Amino acid sequence: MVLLKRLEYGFNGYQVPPTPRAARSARRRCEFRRKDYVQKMCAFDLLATVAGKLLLEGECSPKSVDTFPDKEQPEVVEGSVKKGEIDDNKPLEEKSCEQDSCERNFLFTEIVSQAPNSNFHANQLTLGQNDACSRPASVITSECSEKVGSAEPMFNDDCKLRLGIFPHTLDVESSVCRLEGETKKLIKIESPNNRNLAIIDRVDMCNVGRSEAWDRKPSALVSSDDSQKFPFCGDQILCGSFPVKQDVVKLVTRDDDEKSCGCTKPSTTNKAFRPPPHIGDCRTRKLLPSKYWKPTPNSKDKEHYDPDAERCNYLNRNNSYKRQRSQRDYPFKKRKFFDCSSVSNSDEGISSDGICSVPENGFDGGALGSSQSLPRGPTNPTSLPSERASFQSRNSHVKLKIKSFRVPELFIEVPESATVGSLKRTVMEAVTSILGGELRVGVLLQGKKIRDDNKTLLQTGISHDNKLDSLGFTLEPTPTQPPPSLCLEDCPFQLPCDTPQPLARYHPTPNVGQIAHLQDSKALVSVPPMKAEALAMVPMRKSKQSDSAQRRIRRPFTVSEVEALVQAVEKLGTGRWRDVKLRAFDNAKHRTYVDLKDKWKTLVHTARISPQQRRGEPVPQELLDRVLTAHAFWSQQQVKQHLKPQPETCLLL
DNA sequence: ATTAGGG
DNA sequence: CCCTAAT
Repeated sequence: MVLLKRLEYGFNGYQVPPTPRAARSARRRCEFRRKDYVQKMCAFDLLATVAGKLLLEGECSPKSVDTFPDKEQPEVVEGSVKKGEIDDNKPLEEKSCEQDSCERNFLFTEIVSQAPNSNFHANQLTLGQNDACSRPASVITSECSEKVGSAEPMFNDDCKLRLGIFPHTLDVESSVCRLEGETKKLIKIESPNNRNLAIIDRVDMCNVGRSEAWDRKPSALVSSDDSQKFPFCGDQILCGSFPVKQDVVKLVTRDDDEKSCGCTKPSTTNKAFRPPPHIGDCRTRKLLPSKYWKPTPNSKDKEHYDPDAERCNYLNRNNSYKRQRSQRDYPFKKRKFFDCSSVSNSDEGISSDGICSVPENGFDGGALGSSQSLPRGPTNPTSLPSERASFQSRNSHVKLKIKSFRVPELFIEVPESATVGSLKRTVMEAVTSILGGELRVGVLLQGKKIRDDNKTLLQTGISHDNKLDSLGFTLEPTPTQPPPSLCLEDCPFQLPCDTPQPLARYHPTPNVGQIAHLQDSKALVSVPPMKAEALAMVPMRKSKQSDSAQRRIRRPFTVSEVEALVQAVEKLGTGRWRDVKLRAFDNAKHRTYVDLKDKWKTLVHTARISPQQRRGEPVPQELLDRVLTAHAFWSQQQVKQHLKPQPETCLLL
């Protein structure tokens, strides 16, 4: 029997933290230039950029066009998210607590993700408090991505959210929030730059049953507060992609980090999208861009973690560790096994499924520039073609929001004898082959592709007084790719862990034409989040040969991680990082032994400097003392070993 | 694959 | 965190 699965795989279930400040340092910028990072934005980046950016700017709420008769509507469990909140076709005002949020100066973001076929449950998490230094954080997760074998566990096992017990500061970057019940707890979310704390005031979340995971699509974002919605539903946009249902993840955050500047700094990019400011409300509403989202598998938390698989991944790959790490942690690094993969006929790509326009309100100067309400860092791309085009008009501005993009229909064909793991990898490869290649943006107006890039929007018919409900964007594979090679059988391969591995293949729908080879699945077991930096690099260059890696997201060590590290080093010494890793961080995929070594280095440094000079989340002095003690001890041991290795040998003899 | 160390 | 040389 052939397993035929359709995959609707959105892009914005991927989370990326705000750009670390360090990344904006001169050194980092220099590095970016040097390494041509611009070239390396891949499809995920672009997807996130397009949707995340536009969403971030938008304040309107695109209605869902994802209601399809061929799929059941998700069943909402009683006591969970209200139906109205899940019904994406309802006006947002009805389904959100926007008014409350407004009164409390909360930012409100609603995240909509694809729902499985049926039986998905929703839990609601209400969080009450704020804190003076909060900022919006990307949040929450759903348990889907891992189900297609795609995601590495982007979470710290210690940070599990459940039943109101929330012992730790939650590192959003590295946490999975498993909502196992209702809770009303304050969640602090450690922002990636480790300086600002985010408070999630409310989270609504849908859990997806395992059986539905295959059909699950990661979250997309929609904004929450706009009364003017012009859902785009052009046929051209939808063809090649399948309807999907949606579940809803809601997040309410407050952004105190921005509040002081929200009404004082000159508004630039985002202003055009912002609603007129409320009197007395200095905070700006803002949407969490999809780049803040990442796959958040839950299958590797303490209850489901499979150490064998992990160990297999970690130890048994034939590739060098460096490459392994690159491919696992650096999602968009060029992967050589895609070299012969994925071509598509040029006109069908990933379609936007939620575009709305906002008529000009006249409250904005319309200048494009840095956006203060964006997360700090080079995360405010302003060169997105569609967006840029939207703002070229001097007097009238066309405001667009692209809610999400869909991946074209994908068919997976796997022998019955295939392992689940290989199936996951196959799906992941298929997805990656589509999203991992370079893409370009296409513009569709009333179903017709606009190919003349030099036309103005006005000339094209995209004007602010149009409803623009016939405007769509597509993400198309660049036509520079080699012709599709269908001979999957010609490239047999061995999967690293599951042996023997049956050959797997997949092919997209004919009108999409995305084919990918299965040459090497090693790097496909995970799709790390996109980097925020990538969002600043919207333009992609033609070069497909960029070989440098995307920098990993910054994931500061939590105190508990430091504790574990210190304890392990105390026991094992400073020269056995692999053992330290296996001992204390075996479950933390994102912590390599190099990371641990580096962290130890910085810990030693931190312990030696004055507390005033330290940055980031404070490490308890007790830990730092232990660091110094252990470091001194093991350094001494090393010296001893180095000075008199012979006597010991003699003794042994 | 690991370790060590500079950046 | 990245990058690399040296194991």
